[in-house]
Amino acid sequence: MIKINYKDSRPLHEQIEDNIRQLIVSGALQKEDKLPSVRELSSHLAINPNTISRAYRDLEMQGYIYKVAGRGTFVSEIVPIDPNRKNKLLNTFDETVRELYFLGYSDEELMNRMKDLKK
Amino acid sequence: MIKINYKDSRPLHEQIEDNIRQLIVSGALQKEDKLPSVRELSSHLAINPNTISRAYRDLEMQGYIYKVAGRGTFVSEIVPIDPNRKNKLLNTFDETVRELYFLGYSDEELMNRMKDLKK
DNA sequence: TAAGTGTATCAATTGAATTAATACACTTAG
DNA sequence: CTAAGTGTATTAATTCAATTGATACACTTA
Repeated sequence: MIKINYKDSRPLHEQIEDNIRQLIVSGALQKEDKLPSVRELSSHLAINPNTISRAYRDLEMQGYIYKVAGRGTFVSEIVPIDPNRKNKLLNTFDETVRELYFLGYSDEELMNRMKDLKK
Repeated sequence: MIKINYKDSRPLHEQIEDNIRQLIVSGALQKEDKLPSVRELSSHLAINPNTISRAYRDLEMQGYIYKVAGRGTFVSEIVPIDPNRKNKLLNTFDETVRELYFLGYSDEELMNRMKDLKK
């Protein structure tokens, strides 16, 4: 379910972080679902537990997941409101749309694509 | 016009690359405009010429700029069609929109934001 | 009590990014 | 022709975040 791409130049912890976040926002992971344990996922992906732990820590700071001592890590039941994350997202949205416009994409194309992503 | 952020974890050459690309797609830099020379920009930003050169090389591969031996670097007059760049953009668009939906943004909000970016 | 959870620590390694110095081939202005 | 300005290539060195490995701790649950 979670995959690592060693050709990708981004850090492993960041790939894992983005990977899990997408599983959440796409609905593949539901509220209160349990994430694989740090050791479980680390052995499955053949990477160090600390690297997984960092991804989980960052996702928790963003509000997407929460941890319970001794029990594990779970998908948050509330909508994350981390302002930094929100600003970063909106900035990415603006830059991406600007470039897509420049490349010739039309309003309709992008809007239809947006609608297809809804749900 | 081009700024470096040392708090940003991304490589300098990538920041410069993105920075210039946004100047182009936003219209701040027009077709056939001349970019600052490698040495000029490197001394202005106080970084190594090789780092600038790499950013220029990457932007050229994407089709946004072109170089003329002995004369300098200029904004391309044709629309870039690098498929890798395009795919990366569309993927970023999808992931960003999905997350914005998840955070509670509505169709209208995002569409209005899109329209504001047009032009 | 034993097994499973996330975490902390510290030392070590790895690899990309960046620097530094230099030289080359090209073009343009004088 | 000459000098200055263009991007590039090369090589060695440095820097720093990412990642690993080993280990131990505090917590929860069966």
